[in-house]
Amino acid sequence: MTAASKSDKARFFEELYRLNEFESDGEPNEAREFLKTCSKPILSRTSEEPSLIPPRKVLKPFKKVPSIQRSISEPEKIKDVPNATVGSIGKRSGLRGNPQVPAASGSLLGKEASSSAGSADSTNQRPSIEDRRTVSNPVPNTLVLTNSTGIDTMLGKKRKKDTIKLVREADRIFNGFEFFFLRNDDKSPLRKRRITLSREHGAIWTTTWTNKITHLIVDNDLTRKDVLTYLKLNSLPPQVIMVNEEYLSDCFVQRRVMNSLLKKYQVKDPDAGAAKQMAPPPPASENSDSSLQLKAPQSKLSRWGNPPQQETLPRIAQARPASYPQQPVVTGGPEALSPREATTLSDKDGSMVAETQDFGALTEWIQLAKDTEGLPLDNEDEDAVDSVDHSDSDDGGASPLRAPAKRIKRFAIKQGGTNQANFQCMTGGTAASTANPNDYTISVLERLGAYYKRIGDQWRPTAYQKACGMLRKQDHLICTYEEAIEIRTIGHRLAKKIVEIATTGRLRRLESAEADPTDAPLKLFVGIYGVNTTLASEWLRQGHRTLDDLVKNVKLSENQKLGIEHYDDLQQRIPREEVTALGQYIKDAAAALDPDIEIIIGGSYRRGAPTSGDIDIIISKPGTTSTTSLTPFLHSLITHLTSQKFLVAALAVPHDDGTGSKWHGCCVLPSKPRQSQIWRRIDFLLVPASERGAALLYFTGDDIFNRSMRLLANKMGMSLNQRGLYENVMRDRWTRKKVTEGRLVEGREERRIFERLGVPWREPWERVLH
DNA sequence: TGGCTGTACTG
DNA sequence: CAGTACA
DNA sequence: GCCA
Repeated sequence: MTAASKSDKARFFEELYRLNEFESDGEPNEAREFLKTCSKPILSRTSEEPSLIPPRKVLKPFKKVPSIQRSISEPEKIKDVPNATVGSIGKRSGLRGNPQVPAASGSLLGKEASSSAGSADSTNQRPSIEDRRTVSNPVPNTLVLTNSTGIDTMLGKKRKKDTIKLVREADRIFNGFEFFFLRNDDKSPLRKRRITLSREHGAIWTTTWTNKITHLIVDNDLTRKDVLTYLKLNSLPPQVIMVNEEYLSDCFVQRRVMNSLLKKYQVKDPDAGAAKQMAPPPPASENSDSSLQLKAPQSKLSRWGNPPQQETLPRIAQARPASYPQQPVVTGGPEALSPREATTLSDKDGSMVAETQDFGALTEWIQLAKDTEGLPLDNEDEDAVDSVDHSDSDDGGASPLRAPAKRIKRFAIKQGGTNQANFQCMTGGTAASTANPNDYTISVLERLGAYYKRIGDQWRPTAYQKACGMLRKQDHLICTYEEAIEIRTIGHRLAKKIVEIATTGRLRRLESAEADPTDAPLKLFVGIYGVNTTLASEWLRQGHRTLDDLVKNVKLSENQKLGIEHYDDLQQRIPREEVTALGQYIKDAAAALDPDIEIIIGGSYRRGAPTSGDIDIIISKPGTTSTTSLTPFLHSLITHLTSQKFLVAALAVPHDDGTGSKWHGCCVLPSKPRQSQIWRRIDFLLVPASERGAALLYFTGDDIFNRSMRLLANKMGMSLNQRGLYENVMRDRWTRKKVTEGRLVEGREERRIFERLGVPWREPWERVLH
């Protein structure tokens, strides 16, 4: 059955494409798509089709004189400025701290040149393994063990000399893991043996405490308390897994990564009952920051995960052929990674549940019972099909049901009259940092998706993201067309690409795309805050290629200038610890100003991500029902944080009609020496208590999850936005635009919004769909 | 073949 | 208003 | 890009 339907489907598409006379998914198609969707010049640069030039924009650059005399200022000075302008906070509503005023001179050129060189150079886009590994941000109290010869071993290059023989690839169950032992020396023969074995199985042995550490292996005679004391920490970073010696033994014996949360692996706790500690603060998830929990080894990711690359970096992969350019060549472990351990904790009742390892199980566990989205099996059951016809696509969702011809993909279960089973928000995603055998494939697809995005394609990027999200949920390497096409949101063309990537390690389409000489500068330009495809391609068409060109010849908005000045900083990902620190700084400041104010860190941080692109702060206060009532607070908070040199720039401030709700800008950690301060993007969202739930939902994301929820609401005749879930929304019959706000159904409680939509509750970290 | 989320700030 | 951004 |  599946075979038949599959080919049907394939044939269908082939015919369809033939009709469109766009057969291959090679370049021509892309060109067409590009022109069709945005009629922007990029690809036709040479021909200079006047008609393709966006009518309106064309002249703009000249409209206001390409002045630019202001060659921007020196970074160092800039950072001081805010202070000087502290008082002058507002441009519009008085909330804008407009720093970056200083216009020293062109020292920027120096910096700029370097950044353009670095980022623009297409050949230079592979983050190198070694550099990435260094900085990040080691925990302050670097702990160095005193009693060990092992240390010397580690600190010196000795590690290299001190060769160990790795076990065969398939058995390197600890690939990507970084172990910190306690006691961390190899004096004891037994411990030495464990360390050696760990390394032979792929682990990295570390003797200094860094944020790359994935596991903390504790001697059996030590307690949790001893550990914390030893490390001088109040609590263990959430991503670190702490286990006792038994854990290693079992892993070796069973040749697999064990579930670290099993009772027998817990380090004993003199006080309370065992376990805990890593357990997430229970229902606290509601309160933001505390939510994070799951963990998963992603040391690899962080290792070369933050270069000024861009969206693809977070989850670079491994596996696959070494030939591929971007492939990390570490231990050279092509094999699909051995399943990594992943843990998910549930705190609903305060109890802790964990799932180990295999993706299948993890996925399964995460999904609530009704999710059918299970696995590969094709049960053909679901014959009830027809009964549920209703269409609803979801983002990508296919109504599996669709009777006859294809009941191929997934089966769904109708729920309460609407068949929302195909909405991605119904199944949830995998933990952000969980390693997956398809990681390499995903990283390649993400790059191609990113390419389409910067080229102006509106839909392919979304399709690629969804596909990646689905791939990440699979428990094994998808390498055949049949397997791929079975997956929801993956169609003919993506399936072909997946096969190509999985079997050859390359994707010709991507190679040709990135080989385009205009791609590097395009990528460079869209990396600027405030610049997207339209502008970037226009600049490209005008012949600009470097940031320097832009600074000298193009009319830039204030935000864009700032985006260029701090290009490198803003391109960096933010380690979780720093987000925590930045958030704490804000909380302290807020509490001092108004003890009732509630500060919640949202975004990827709330989803448990090991690194974030920016910091999202929700500002709320019990009892409030309108944004307006919080505006004064925001004003004083901004003023205060600016005077503290925490906020260093404002990019977007709330409209002064009182309805404004967001403030966007940049901040740094004042406690750091100025030189090492990195500018970070920060967003504040004002949220009255009555809209807290909807805002939390919105600000937690991810993107795909939000769109899915909103689409579902829409299909159910409702409307969901950051303020609440509304019903009886009247939409224009033709434009489908909302005509009436509708009646508020729920805005206060996040959970109730899920309930109203019939979506099983998803913890923040289960909302990672791309 | 048409739809694919909904909103806020800038200039 | 188009462009950009936020999730 | 995928889907209905």
